[in-house]
Amino acid sequence: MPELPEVETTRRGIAPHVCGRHVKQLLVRQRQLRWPVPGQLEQFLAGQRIERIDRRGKYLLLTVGRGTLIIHLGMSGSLRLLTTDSPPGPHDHIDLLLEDGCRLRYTDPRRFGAWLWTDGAIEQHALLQKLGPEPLSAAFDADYLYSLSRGRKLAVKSFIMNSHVVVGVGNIYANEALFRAGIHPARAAGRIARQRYQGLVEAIKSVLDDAIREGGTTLRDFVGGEGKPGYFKQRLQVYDRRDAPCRCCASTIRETRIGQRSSFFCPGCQR
DNA sequence: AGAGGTACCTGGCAGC
DNA sequence: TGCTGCCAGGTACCTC
Repeated sequence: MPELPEVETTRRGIAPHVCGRHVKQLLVRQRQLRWPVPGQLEQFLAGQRIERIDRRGKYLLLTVGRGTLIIHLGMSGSLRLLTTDSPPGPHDHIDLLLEDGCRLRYTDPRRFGAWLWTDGAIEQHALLQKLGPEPLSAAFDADYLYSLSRGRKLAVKSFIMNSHVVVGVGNIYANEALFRAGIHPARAAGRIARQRYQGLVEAIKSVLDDAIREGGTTLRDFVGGEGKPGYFKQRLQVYDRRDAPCRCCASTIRETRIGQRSSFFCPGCQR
């Protein structure tokens, strides 16, 4: 599912039902996710109080007394809160049972997601320590992107999708942000002027903000933390709109491959 | 160091 | 209808 807005929507959806509660039991039905679910995770979590749930990039961080549970939803994962017991489907790999009878159910058909554990400083974890700034933070600004991009020859779309540059910009929102900024996705990152990066930074922030406000983009199997779908799909200007007319200039939206990913752009609006 | 390709896994769908 | 091949929201890791 998940780009940053979907992960943030999930976090906000489940946080009120999870924070402050104690873990009754962790039920792992399938350990083979992107990495094997640690064999001792059940013991680590049993009886622990969930202090908080944070997000770093697309990672969800559930902090309990003795450490932090790191969850990534991969490409097809979702978390739902169940208030009644229902039989697990074939892709319902993990249930986190709470003392009040609720359960957090993790579903992931493609099993690209992850459930990991750390009892150290969270920012020092190997998966998190090299991540770039949060796109919605003040640290992510035009000066940062512009200076980091100098000399880089790769496509600007690949550049902004690199989590070491900035976290949380996946394929859908990279396409949408570049459209809003009027920048062609294949343009070399190092050959874009500072002022245009100003526009791109604003576009990334606004497209993510808008998507969070709409509850994420509904694509195939995304379901929000409380089981509600997102509505941002209706707002998409270029993604998945090949051969459709641009809503700004009526040019025909084109599709191309950049870094093995589907890329959509308007040849009239984007240079 | 940067750039590009590969791998993980399953489901859905277009095309034959 | 049924089979085959391709594609999909992510990202760590490998090679050149």
